[in-house]
Amino acid sequence: MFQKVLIAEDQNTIHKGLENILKELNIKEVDTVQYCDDALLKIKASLNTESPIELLITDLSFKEGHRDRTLTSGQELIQAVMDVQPELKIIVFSVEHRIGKIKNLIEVSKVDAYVEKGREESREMIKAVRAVLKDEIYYSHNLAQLIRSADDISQTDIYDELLLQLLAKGLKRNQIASYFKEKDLPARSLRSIEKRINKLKILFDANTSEQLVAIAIDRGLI
Amino acid sequence: MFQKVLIAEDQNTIHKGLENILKELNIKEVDTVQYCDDALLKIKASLNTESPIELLITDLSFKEGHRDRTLTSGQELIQAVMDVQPELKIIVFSVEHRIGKIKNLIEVSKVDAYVEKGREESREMIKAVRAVLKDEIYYSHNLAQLIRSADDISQTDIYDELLLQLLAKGLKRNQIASYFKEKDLPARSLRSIEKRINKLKILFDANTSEQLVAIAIDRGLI
DNA sequence: AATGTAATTGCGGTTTTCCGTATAAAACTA
DNA sequence: TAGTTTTATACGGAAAACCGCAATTACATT
Repeated sequence: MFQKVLIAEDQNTIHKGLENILKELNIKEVDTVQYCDDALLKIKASLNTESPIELLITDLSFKEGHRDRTLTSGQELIQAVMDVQPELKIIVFSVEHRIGKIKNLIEVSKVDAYVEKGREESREMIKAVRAVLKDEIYYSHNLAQLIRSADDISQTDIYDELLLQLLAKGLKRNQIASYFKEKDLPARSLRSIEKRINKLKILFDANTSEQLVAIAIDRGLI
Repeated sequence: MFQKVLIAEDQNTIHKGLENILKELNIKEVDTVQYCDDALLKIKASLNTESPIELLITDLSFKEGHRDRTLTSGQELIQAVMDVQPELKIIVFSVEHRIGKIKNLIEVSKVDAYVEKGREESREMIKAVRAVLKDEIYYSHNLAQLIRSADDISQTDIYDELLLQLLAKGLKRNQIASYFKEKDLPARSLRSIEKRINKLKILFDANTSEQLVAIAIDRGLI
Protein backbone atom coordinates (compact mmCIF):
# COMPACT_ATOMS: atom_id res chain seq x y z
CA MET A 1 0.00 0.00 0.00
CA PHE A 2 1.02 3.61 -0.47
CA GLN A 3 3.07 5.02 2.34
CA LYS A 4 2.50 8.72 1.86
CA VAL A 5 -0.59 10.41 0.46
CA LEU A 6 -1.43 14.07 -0.01
CA ILE A 7 -4.96 15.40 -0.14
CA ALA A 8 -5.70 18.74 -1.79
CA GLU A 9 -9.23 19.78 -0.91
CA ASP A 10 -10.59 23.08 0.29
CA GLN A 11 -13.70 21.72 1.97
CA ASN A 12 -12.50 21.04 5.47
CA THR A 13 -15.49 18.96 6.50
CA ILE A 14 -14.32 16.39 3.97
CA HIS A 15 -10.80 16.09 5.35
CA LYS A 16 -11.56 13.81 8.24
CA GLY A 17 -13.77 11.59 6.15
CA LEU A 18 -11.10 11.04 3.56
CA GLU A 19 -8.40 10.51 6.15
CA ASN A 20 -10.46 7.82 7.81
CA ILE A 21 -10.88 5.99 4.54
CA LEU A 22 -7.17 6.09 3.85
CA LYS A 23 -6.31 4.97 7.37
CA GLU A 24 -8.51 1.95 6.92
CA LEU A 25 -6.50 1.12 3.83
CA ASN A 26 -3.40 1.06 6.01
CA ILE A 27 -1.86 4.20 4.67
CA LYS A 28 0.47 5.57 7.30
CA GLU A 29 0.97 9.16 6.42
CA VAL A 30 -1.87 11.33 5.16
CA ASP A 31 -1.30 15.02 4.73
CA THR A 32 -3.92 17.59 3.85
CA VAL A 33 -3.77 21.02 2.26
CA GLN A 34 -6.43 23.55 1.35
CA TYR A 35 -4.54 25.35 -1.40
CA CYS A 36 -3.11 24.07 -4.67
CA ASP A 37 0.03 26.07 -4.11
CA ASP A 38 0.63 24.33 -0.81
CA ALA A 39 0.13 20.98 -2.49
CA LEU A 40 2.79 21.74 -5.06
CA LEU A 41 5.18 22.97 -2.36
CA LYS A 42 4.74 19.83 -0.30
CA ILE A 43 5.25 17.61 -3.32
CA LYS A 44 8.41 19.42 -4.29
CA ALA A 45 9.72 19.28 -0.76
CA SER A 46 9.01 15.58 -0.33
CA LEU A 47 10.93 14.74 -3.51
CA ASN A 48 14.18 15.36 -1.70
CA THR A 49 13.33 13.11 1.22
CA GLU A 50 13.74 9.36 1.40
CA SER A 51 9.96 8.86 1.29
CA PRO A 52 8.37 11.05 -1.38
CA ILE A 53 4.63 11.39 -1.73
CA GLU A 54 3.26 8.55 -3.81
CA LEU A 55 -0.33 9.53 -4.33
CA LEU A 56 -2.16 12.83 -4.72
CA ILE A 57 -5.89 13.05 -4.23
CA THR A 58 -7.16 16.37 -5.46
CA ASP A 59 -10.36 18.26 -5.99
CA LEU A 60 -10.78 20.27 -9.19
CA SER A 61 -12.37 23.50 -8.06
CA PHE A 62 -10.95 25.54 -5.26
CA LYS A 63 -12.82 28.55 -3.98
CA GLU A 64 -11.03 31.82 -3.65
CA GLY A 65 -9.57 32.42 -0.24
CA HIS A 66 -7.91 35.29 1.50
CA ARG A 67 -4.54 34.37 0.05
CA ASP A 68 -3.08 35.12 -3.32
CA ARG A 69 -2.81 32.03 -5.47
CA THR A 70 -0.77 31.14 -8.50
CA LEU A 71 -2.46 27.78 -8.98
CA THR A 72 -6.21 28.23 -8.86
CA SER A 73 -7.60 24.85 -9.89
CA GLY A 74 -6.94 21.17 -9.61
CA GLN A 75 -6.40 21.13 -13.35
CA GLU A 76 -3.52 23.56 -13.02
CA LEU A 77 -2.12 21.70 -10.05
CA ILE A 78 -2.08 18.47 -12.04
CA GLN A 79 -0.20 20.12 -14.88
CA ALA A 80 2.35 21.59 -12.50
CA VAL A 81 2.81 18.31 -10.65
CA MET A 82 3.42 16.40 -13.84
CA ASP A 83 6.40 18.62 -14.49
CA VAL A 84 8.09 18.00 -11.17
CA GLN A 85 7.06 14.39 -10.47
CA PRO A 86 5.63 12.67 -13.56
CA GLU A 87 5.35 9.27 -11.88
CA LEU A 88 3.16 10.55 -9.04
CA LYS A 89 -0.22 8.82 -8.98
CA ILE A 90 -3.19 11.14 -9.13
CA ILE A 91 -6.80 10.56 -8.16
CA VAL A 92 -9.25 13.34 -8.97
CA PHE A 93 -12.09 13.70 -6.48
CA SER A 94 -14.68 16.19 -7.65
CA VAL A 95 -18.35 16.90 -8.23
CA GLU A 96 -17.54 17.69 -11.83
CA HIS A 97 -19.85 15.54 -13.89
CA ARG A 98 -19.46 17.18 -17.28
CA ILE A 99 -18.19 14.39 -19.38
CA GLY A 100 -16.06 16.55 -21.64
CA LYS A 101 -13.97 17.78 -18.75
CA ILE A 102 -13.57 14.32 -17.29
CA LYS A 103 -12.56 12.73 -20.57
CA ASN A 104 -10.03 15.46 -21.01
CA LEU A 105 -8.55 14.79 -17.59
CA ILE A 106 -8.14 11.12 -18.27
CA GLU A 107 -6.94 11.34 -21.85
CA VAL A 108 -4.89 14.50 -21.84
CA SER A 109 -3.80 14.99 -18.25
CA LYS A 110 -3.39 11.24 -17.78
CA VAL A 111 -4.78 11.13 -14.27
CA ASP A 112 -4.98 7.64 -12.80
CA ALA A 113 -8.51 7.74 -11.46
CA TYR A 114 -11.61 9.88 -11.30
CA VAL A 115 -14.00 9.59 -8.37
CA GLU A 116 -17.17 11.60 -8.56
CA LYS A 117 -18.32 13.12 -5.30
CA GLY A 118 -21.69 11.75 -4.32
CA ARG A 119 -23.56 8.92 -2.73
CA GLU A 120 -21.01 6.15 -3.23
CA GLU A 121 -17.90 8.24 -2.91
CA SER A 122 -16.31 6.39 0.03
CA ARG A 123 -16.69 3.02 -1.57
CA GLU A 124 -15.52 4.36 -4.91
CA MET A 125 -12.51 6.03 -3.36
CA ILE A 126 -11.42 2.75 -1.80
CA LYS A 127 -11.76 1.00 -5.13
CA ALA A 128 -9.85 3.78 -6.84
CA VAL A 129 -6.92 3.68 -4.44
CA ARG A 130 -6.65 -0.09 -4.75
CA ALA A 131 -6.83 0.08 -8.54
CA VAL A 132 -4.24 2.83 -8.80
CA LEU A 133 -1.92 0.84 -6.56
CA LYS A 134 -2.04 -1.88 -9.20
CA ASP A 135 -1.23 0.65 -11.93
CA GLU A 136 -4.76 0.53 -13.26
CA ILE A 137 -6.93 3.38 -14.46
CA TYR A 138 -10.18 3.76 -12.57
CA TYR A 139 -13.25 5.90 -12.96
CA SER A 140 -16.17 5.61 -10.66
CA HIS A 141 -19.02 3.30 -11.50
CA ASN A 142 -21.56 5.77 -12.81
CA LEU A 143 -19.06 7.30 -15.22
CA ALA A 144 -17.96 4.19 -17.03
CA GLN A 145 -20.98 4.11 -19.31
CA LEU A 146 -21.11 7.86 -19.72
CA ILE A 147 -17.57 7.95 -21.02
CA ARG A 148 -18.37 5.48 -23.73
CA SER A 149 -21.57 7.23 -24.74
CA ALA A 150 -19.68 10.47 -24.99
CA ASP A 151 -17.64 9.39 -27.92
CA ASP A 152 -19.64 11.56 -30.26
CA ILE A 153 -18.72 14.58 -28.27
CA SER A 154 -15.04 13.84 -28.61
CA GLN A 155 -15.54 14.27 -32.32
CA THR A 156 -15.50 17.94 -31.60
CA ASP A 157 -11.89 18.93 -31.95
CA ILE A 158 -10.09 21.76 -30.28
CA TYR A 159 -11.18 24.19 -32.97
CA ASP A 160 -14.81 23.41 -32.35
CA GLU A 161 -14.20 24.01 -28.70
CA LEU A 162 -12.47 27.30 -29.38
CA LEU A 163 -15.26 28.29 -31.72
CA LEU A 164 -17.87 27.62 -29.04
CA GLN A 165 -15.86 29.61 -26.54
CA LEU A 166 -15.62 32.56 -28.89
CA LEU A 167 -19.34 32.40 -29.56
CA ALA A 168 -20.03 32.39 -25.84
CA LYS A 169 -17.68 35.34 -25.46
CA GLY A 170 -19.80 37.42 -27.81
CA LEU A 171 -17.85 37.41 -31.08
CA LYS A 172 -19.73 37.61 -34.33
CA ARG A 173 -19.13 35.19 -37.17
CA ASN A 174 -16.81 37.47 -39.10
CA GLN A 175 -14.93 38.39 -35.93
CA ILE A 176 -14.37 34.71 -35.32
CA ALA A 177 -13.09 34.36 -38.86
CA SER A 178 -10.67 37.24 -38.27
CA TYR A 179 -9.55 35.61 -35.03
CA PHE A 180 -8.85 32.34 -36.83
CA LYS A 181 -6.89 34.22 -39.48
CA GLU A 182 -4.78 36.03 -36.91
CA LYS A 183 -3.95 32.80 -35.11
CA ASP A 184 -3.33 31.09 -38.45
CA LEU A 185 -5.78 28.31 -37.77
CA PRO A 186 -7.24 26.11 -40.48
CA ALA A 187 -10.64 26.74 -42.06
CA ARG A 188 -10.52 30.42 -41.31
CA SER A 189 -12.90 31.78 -43.90
CA LEU A 190 -16.27 33.11 -42.88
CA ARG A 191 -17.96 30.34 -44.83
CA SER A 192 -15.94 27.67 -43.05
CA ILE A 193 -16.81 29.13 -39.69
CA GLU A 194 -20.46 29.07 -40.69
CA LYS A 195 -20.19 25.46 -41.78
CA ARG A 196 -18.48 24.50 -38.57
CA ILE A 197 -21.24 26.08 -36.53
CA ASN A 198 -23.78 24.30 -38.66
CA LYS A 199 -22.05 20.97 -38.12
CA LEU A 200 -22.11 21.53 -34.37
CA LYS A 201 -25.79 22.44 -34.45
CA ILE A 202 -26.56 19.16 -36.18
CA LEU A 203 -24.27 17.19 -33.85
CA PHE A 204 -25.87 18.62 -30.73
CA ASP A 205 -29.34 18.84 -32.16
CA ALA A 206 -29.59 22.59 -31.64
CA ASN A 207 -32.02 24.78 -33.52
CA THR A 208 -30.22 28.05 -32.98
CA SER A 209 -26.74 29.15 -32.10
CA GLU A 210 -28.09 30.42 -28.79
CA GLN A 211 -29.20 26.90 -27.95
CA LEU A 212 -25.88 25.59 -29.16
CA VAL A 213 -23.90 27.52 -26.58
CA ALA A 214 -26.43 26.57 -23.91
CA ILE A 215 -25.89 22.89 -24.71
CA ALA A 216 -22.14 23.31 -24.89
CA ILE A 217 -22.09 24.90 -21.46
CA ASP A 218 -24.36 22.22 -20.09
CA ARG A 219 -22.12 19.45 -21.36
CA GLY A 220 -19.04 21.11 -20.01
CA LEU A 221 -17.37 21.77 -23.31
CA ILE A 222 -16.69 25.37 -22.44
CA MET B 1 -29.18 25.37 21.38
CA PHE B 2 -31.09 23.10 19.03
CA GLN B 3 -31.82 19.67 20.41
CA LYS B 4 -32.40 17.74 17.25
CA VAL B 5 -30.84 18.33 13.85
CA LEU B 6 -31.18 16.47 10.58
CA ILE B 7 -28.55 16.48 7.86
CA ALA B 8 -29.48 15.65 4.28
CA GLU B 9 -26.31 15.14 2.29
CA ASP B 10 -25.33 12.42 -0.13
CA GLN B 11 -21.58 12.83 0.22
CA ASN B 12 -20.77 10.47 3.03
CA THR B 13 -17.27 11.78 3.62
CA ILE B 14 -18.88 15.01 4.76
CA HIS B 15 -21.13 13.42 7.35
CA LYS B 16 -18.57 13.00 10.08
CA GLY B 17 -17.20 16.47 9.59
CA LEU B 18 -20.60 18.09 9.94
CA GLU B 19 -21.52 15.95 12.91
CA ASN B 20 -18.35 16.98 14.70
CA ILE B 21 -19.15 20.63 14.18
CA LEU B 22 -22.66 20.22 15.54
CA LYS B 23 -21.44 18.22 18.53
CA GLU B 24 -19.09 21.02 19.43
CA LEU B 25 -22.08 23.34 19.41
CA ASN B 26 -23.68 21.12 22.05
CA ILE B 27 -26.31 19.66 19.83
CA LYS B 28 -27.37 16.33 21.30
CA GLU B 29 -29.03 14.52 18.49
CA VAL B 30 -27.73 14.64 14.95
CA ASP B 31 -29.25 12.40 12.34
CA THR B 32 -28.03 11.94 8.80
CA VAL B 33 -29.71 10.81 5.60
CA GLN B 34 -28.46 10.39 2.06
CA TYR B 35 -31.78 10.76 0.28
CA CYS B 36 -34.26 13.63 0.21
CA ASP B 37 -37.13 11.21 0.56
CA ASP B 38 -35.65 9.84 3.76
CA ALA B 39 -35.27 13.35 5.08
CA LEU B 40 -38.93 14.10 4.53
CA LEU B 41 -39.95 10.82 6.15
CA LYS B 42 -37.87 11.49 9.23
CA ILE B 43 -39.23 15.00 9.54
CA LYS B 44 -42.79 13.81 9.27
CA ALA B 45 -42.21 11.06 11.80
CA SER B 46 -40.55 13.35 14.31
CA LEU B 47 -43.49 15.75 14.22
CA ASN B 48 -45.53 13.31 16.26
CA THR B 49 -42.92 12.89 18.94
CA GLU B 50 -42.30 15.12 21.94
CA SER B 51 -39.03 16.37 20.43
CA PRO B 52 -39.46 17.20 16.74
CA ILE B 53 -36.52 18.07 14.51
CA GLU B 54 -35.72 21.75 14.86
CA LEU B 55 -33.14 22.30 12.17
CA LEU B 56 -32.53 20.83 8.73
CA ILE B 57 -29.18 21.18 7.05
CA THR B 58 -29.45 20.18 3.42
CA ASP B 59 -27.42 20.07 0.26
CA LEU B 60 -29.06 21.15 -2.99
CA SER B 61 -27.89 18.57 -5.50
CA PHE B 62 -28.24 14.89 -4.87
CA LYS B 63 -26.72 12.44 -7.28
CA GLU B 64 -28.83 9.62 -8.61
CA GLY B 65 -28.57 6.45 -6.61
CA HIS B 66 -29.79 2.94 -7.03
CA ARG B 67 -33.14 3.81 -5.46
CA ASP B 68 -36.17 5.41 -7.02
CA ARG B 69 -36.72 8.91 -5.76
CA THR B 70 -39.69 11.21 -5.67
CA LEU B 71 -37.72 14.16 -4.31
CA THR B 72 -34.59 14.63 -6.35
CA SER B 73 -33.14 17.90 -5.12
CA GLY B 74 -32.72 19.98 -2.01
CA GLN B 75 -34.95 22.57 -3.62
CA GLU B 76 -37.80 20.06 -3.81
CA LEU B 77 -37.15 18.84 -0.30
CA ILE B 78 -37.38 22.38 1.02
CA GLN B 79 -40.73 22.92 -0.69
CA ALA B 80 -42.09 19.67 0.69
CA VAL B 81 -40.82 20.38 4.18
CA MET B 82 -42.42 23.79 4.25
CA ASP B 83 -45.77 22.14 3.76
CA VAL B 84 -45.50 19.76 6.67
CA GLN B 85 -43.46 21.86 9.12
CA PRO B 86 -43.29 25.52 8.11
CA GLU B 87 -41.48 26.62 11.26
CA LEU B 88 -38.57 24.22 10.74
CA LYS B 89 -35.29 26.10 10.39
CA ILE B 90 -33.36 25.35 7.23
CA ILE B 91 -29.71 25.84 6.41
CA VAL B 92 -28.66 25.18 2.84
CA PHE B 93 -25.15 23.81 2.46
CA SER B 94 -24.08 23.63 -1.16
CA VAL B 95 -21.44 24.43 -3.75
CA GLU B 96 -24.03 26.32 -5.76
CA HIS B 97 -22.56 29.75 -6.39
CA ARG B 98 -24.91 31.05 -9.06
CA ILE B 99 -26.28 34.11 -7.42
CA GLY B 100 -29.68 33.90 -9.05
CA LYS B 101 -30.34 30.50 -7.56
CA ILE B 102 -29.19 31.58 -4.11
CA LYS B 103 -31.24 34.75 -4.09
CA ASN B 104 -34.22 32.71 -5.09
CA LEU B 105 -33.70 30.32 -2.19
CA ILE B 106 -33.53 33.10 0.31
CA GLU B 107 -36.31 35.26 -1.05
CA VAL B 108 -38.77 32.72 -2.35
CA SER B 109 -38.10 29.56 -0.40
CA LYS B 110 -37.35 31.56 2.75
CA VAL B 111 -34.47 29.43 3.91
CA ASP B 112 -32.79 30.70 7.05
CA ALA B 113 -29.18 30.45 5.98
CA TYR B 114 -26.99 29.66 3.03
CA VAL B 115 -23.48 28.29 3.57
CA GLU B 116 -21.35 27.85 0.51
CA LYS B 117 -19.17 24.77 0.51
CA GLY B 118 -15.52 25.71 0.40
CA ARG B 119 -12.54 26.86 2.34
CA GLU B 120 -14.30 28.43 5.32
CA GLU B 121 -17.27 26.12 5.44
CA SER B 122 -16.78 24.86 9.02
CA ARG B 123 -16.45 28.31 10.45
CA GLU B 124 -19.35 29.56 8.36
CA MET B 125 -21.55 26.65 9.39
CA ILE B 126 -20.97 27.43 13.05
CA LYS B 127 -21.87 31.07 12.46
CA ALA B 128 -24.94 30.04 10.52
CA VAL B 129 -26.27 27.71 13.21
CA ARG B 130 -25.78 30.35 15.89
CA ALA B 131 -27.48 33.01 13.77
CA VAL B 132 -30.42 30.80 12.90
CA LEU B 133 -30.87 29.95 16.56
CA LYS B 134 -31.41 33.67 17.13
CA ASP B 135 -33.96 33.81 14.33
CA GLU B 136 -31.58 35.63 12.05
CA ILE B 137 -30.96 35.12 8.35
CA TYR B 138 -27.39 34.25 7.51
CA TYR B 139 -25.44 33.82 4.31
CA SER B 140 -21.80 33.03 4.28
CA HIS B 141 -19.25 35.79 4.18
CA ASN B 142 -18.29 35.67 0.53
CA LEU B 143 -21.91 35.88 -0.60
CA ALA B 144 -22.95 38.98 1.28
CA GLN B 145 -21.41 41.33 -1.25
CA LEU B 146 -22.44 39.25 -4.22
CA ILE B 147 -26.05 39.40 -3.21
CA ARG B 148 -25.99 43.15 -3.09
CA SER B 149 -24.18 43.41 -6.42
CA ALA B 150 -26.82 41.16 -7.92
CA ASP B 151 -29.57 43.67 -7.41
CA ASP B 152 -29.36 44.64 -11.05
CA ILE B 153 -30.24 41.11 -11.97
CA SER B 154 -33.44 41.27 -10.00
CA GLN B 155 -34.51 44.01 -12.39
CA THR B 156 -35.15 41.22 -14.79
CA ASP B 157 -38.75 40.22 -14.38
CA ILE B 158 -40.30 36.82 -14.98
CA TYR B 159 -40.85 37.59 -18.65
CA ASP B 160 -37.18 38.31 -19.14
CA GLU B 161 -36.43 35.03 -17.46
CA LEU B 162 -38.88 33.17 -19.65
CA LEU B 163 -37.47 34.88 -22.70
CA LEU B 164 -33.96 33.76 -21.82
CA GLN B 165 -35.17 30.24 -21.25
CA LEU B 166 -36.87 30.14 -24.62
CA LEU B 167 -33.77 31.49 -26.30
CA ALA B 168 -31.68 28.79 -24.63
CA LYS B 169 -34.22 26.21 -25.76
CA GLY B 170 -33.64 27.14 -29.38
CA LEU B 171 -36.69 29.24 -30.30
CA LYS B 172 -36.29 31.96 -32.88
CA ARG B 173 -37.46 35.52 -32.29
CA ASN B 174 -40.76 35.11 -34.10
CA GLN B 175 -41.40 31.77 -32.43
CA ILE B 176 -40.94 33.47 -29.10
CA ALA B 177 -43.40 36.14 -30.18
CA SER B 178 -45.91 33.44 -31.11
CA TYR B 179 -45.34 31.76 -27.77
CA PHE B 180 -46.02 35.02 -25.95
CA LYS B 181 -49.18 35.48 -27.97
CA GLU B 182 -50.43 31.99 -27.18
CA LYS B 183 -49.85 32.47 -23.49
CA ASP B 184 -51.38 35.94 -23.64
CA LEU B 185 -48.35 37.61 -22.17
CA PRO B 186 -47.67 41.34 -22.46
CA ALA B 187 -45.39 42.81 -25.10
CA ARG B 188 -45.90 39.97 -27.48
CA SER B 189 -45.05 41.56 -30.80
CA LEU B 190 -41.86 40.60 -32.56
CA ARG B 191 -40.52 44.11 -32.12
CA SER B 192 -41.19 44.02 -28.39
CA ILE B 193 -39.36 40.72 -28.08
CA GLU B 194 -36.46 42.23 -29.95
CA LYS B 195 -36.41 45.24 -27.68
CA ARG B 196 -36.52 43.06 -24.61
CA ILE B 197 -33.53 41.06 -25.82
CA ASN B 198 -31.74 44.28 -26.56
CA LYS B 199 -32.46 45.60 -23.08
CA LEU B 200 -31.03 42.41 -21.57
CA LYS B 201 -27.93 42.63 -23.74
CA ILE B 202 -27.29 46.12 -22.44
CA LEU B 203 -28.04 45.10 -18.85
CA PHE B 204 -25.66 42.16 -18.95
CA ASP B 205 -23.15 43.82 -21.23
CA ALA B 206 -23.44 41.14 -23.90
CA ASN B 207 -22.43 41.71 -27.49
CA THR B 208 -24.48 38.92 -29.01
CA SER B 209 -27.48 36.88 -28.02
CA GLU B 210 -25.22 33.85 -27.80
CA GLN B 211 -23.19 35.59 -25.13
CA LEU B 212 -26.40 36.68 -23.46
CA VAL B 213 -27.54 33.12 -22.82
CA ALA B 214 -24.02 32.18 -21.71
CA ILE B 215 -24.12 34.95 -19.11
CA ALA B 216 -27.64 34.08 -18.03
CA ILE B 217 -26.63 30.48 -17.45
CA ASP B 218 -23.50 31.53 -15.61
CA ARG B 219 -25.46 33.73 -13.24
CA GLY B 220 -28.01 31.05 -12.56
CA LEU B 221 -30.95 32.80 -14.15
CA ILE B 222 -31.90 29.78 -16.21
C1' DA C 1 2.96 12.00 -61.00
C1' DA C 2 -1.78 11.12 -61.65
C1' DT C 3 -6.19 10.59 -59.85
C1' DG C 4 -9.90 10.71 -56.80
C1' DT C 5 -11.83 12.40 -52.60
C1' DA C 6 -12.51 15.66 -49.11
C1' DA C 7 -11.96 20.20 -47.31
C1' DT C 8 -11.82 25.16 -48.03
C1' DT C 9 -13.17 29.25 -50.07
C1' DG C 10 -15.86 32.86 -52.47
C1' DC C 11 -20.14 34.32 -54.37
C1' DG C 12 -25.03 35.19 -54.53
C1' DG C 13 -29.42 35.02 -52.74
C1' DT C 14 -32.73 34.15 -48.87
C1' DT C 15 -33.96 34.45 -44.15
C1' DT C 16 -33.37 36.24 -39.75
C1' DT C 17 -31.81 39.59 -36.75
C1' DC C 18 -31.16 44.21 -35.63
C1' DC C 19 -32.50 48.94 -35.13
C1' DG C 20 -34.57 53.58 -36.19
C1' DT C 21 -38.78 55.78 -36.56
C1' DA C 22 -43.69 56.70 -36.57
C1' DT C 23 -48.13 55.71 -34.76
C1' DA C 24 -51.19 53.84 -31.40
C1' DA C 25 -52.27 52.37 -26.85
C1' DA C 26 -51.67 52.49 -22.01
C1' DA C 27 -50.20 54.42 -17.74
C1' DC C 28 -49.31 58.30 -15.11
C1' DT C 29 -49.82 63.22 -13.44
C1' DA C 30 -51.76 67.30 -12.14
C1' DT D 1 -60.32 65.50 -17.71
C1' DA D 2 -56.49 66.96 -20.50
C1' DG D 3 -51.89 66.60 -21.04
C1' DT D 4 -47.56 64.07 -20.43
C1' DT D 5 -44.81 60.17 -20.36
C1' DT D 6 -44.10 55.50 -21.04
C1' DT D 7 -44.94 51.23 -23.47
C1' DA D 8 -46.46 48.47 -27.37
C1' DT D 9 -46.85 47.77 -32.16
C1' DA D 10 -46.08 48.10 -37.20
C1' DC D 11 -43.21 49.11 -40.96
C1' DG D 12 -38.90 49.51 -43.45
C1' DG D 13 -34.20 49.31 -44.30
C1' DA D 14 -29.40 47.71 -42.97
C1' DA D 15 -26.57 44.19 -41.08
C1' DA D 16 -25.76 39.64 -39.96
C1' DA D 17 -26.69 34.90 -40.31
C1' DC D 18 -27.82 31.17 -43.20
C1' DC D 19 -27.35 28.12 -47.13
C1' DG D 20 -26.56 26.16 -51.81
C1' DC D 21 -23.44 25.98 -55.45
C1' DA D 22 -19.27 25.94 -57.93
C1' DA D 23 -14.38 26.72 -58.18
C1' DT D 24 -10.21 25.90 -55.94
C1' DT D 25 -7.07 23.83 -52.85
C1' DA D 26 -5.33 20.19 -49.86
C1' DC D 27 -4.72 15.50 -49.02
C1' DA D 28 -4.37 10.56 -49.70
C1' DT D 29 -3.75 6.49 -52.48
C1' DT D 30 -1.93 4.06 -55.97
